[in-house]
Amino acid sequence: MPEAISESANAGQRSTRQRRAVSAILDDLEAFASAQDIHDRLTHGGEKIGLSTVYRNLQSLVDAQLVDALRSDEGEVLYRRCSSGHHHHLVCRSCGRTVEVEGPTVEKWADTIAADHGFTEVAHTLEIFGTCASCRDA
Amino acid sequence: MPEAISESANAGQRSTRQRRAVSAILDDLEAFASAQDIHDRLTHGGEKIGLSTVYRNLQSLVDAQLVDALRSDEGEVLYRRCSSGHHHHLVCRSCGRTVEVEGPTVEKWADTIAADHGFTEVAHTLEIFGTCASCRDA
DNA sequence: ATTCTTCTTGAGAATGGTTCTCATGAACTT
DNA sequence: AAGTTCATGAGAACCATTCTCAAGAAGAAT
Repeated sequence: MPEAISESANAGQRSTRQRRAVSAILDDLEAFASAQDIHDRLTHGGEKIGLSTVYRNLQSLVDAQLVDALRSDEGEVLYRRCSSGHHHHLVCRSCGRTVEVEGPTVEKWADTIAADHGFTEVAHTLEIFGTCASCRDA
Repeated sequence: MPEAISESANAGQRSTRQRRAVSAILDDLEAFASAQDIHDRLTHGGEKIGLSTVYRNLQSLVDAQLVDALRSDEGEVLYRRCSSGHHHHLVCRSCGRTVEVEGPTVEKWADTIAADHGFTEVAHTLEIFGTCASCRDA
């Protein structure tokens, strides 16, 4: 009998060495990193893993909302494990170090503005970029 | 004698047919459009212009702050002529129609948050996406 | 007008991040 | 242990964007 369809985010997913490796390295990173960064770190750490696999696993973690993704100014997608719930990021332009921030006022403001103009299904993106204290001093 | 260096944003720029065409079509667009969209519209409108030229002219308009650029979810850069000054956008996901909005409270909030965490040279991106009234009814 | 200089153009190649293909390998089931 | 199905990876394909460089056009000087 086929396995019942699970409600969990891992439905139908297998636990592979590569998937564990991607997940593990995300735990070690406190900064946003690109897929290629992550692939480099893994291979330099002795892990055998293809670039496609890194992309696929990152994407599935994003789909499961276990990882946040954002786009750098240059258009690269950056990944980082984040706390659940809606939040924004304060990201260091130089080292990628990230602070999660919340802005209930901003959320309300965005929703109100959108409603005022007759927009529905509203979403917003908000990221703050700057240079963190240690990068400035360096 | 060489022309004195001008203070204007057009310093050293020549007025070409192609540059005028790109600028003109931006006046007609009230929605954000990609470089390729704009190129298509121009060529279908009978204008002879290369894609590289469209990219170059859009970029120079952005540098001169005469045009706003933002990145779509898919990573494409979208362009639109905007009012000067700092503002954000409420963009219809479906038709691209855009409303410029201001949020002084948000600006302050972002700067304060960043300063609290020791970040300098702070910038932020904020865009609101939704479905506009006419697209919802359609 | 003609010449001269310098900026601009455009066709195609190159780039670079990301996704796709598909044959092979590995997980889980029975 | 065998079978089924999902996952992997090497490389090709994709696609927006940028680069190259020879030919063309704008504006200045004459």
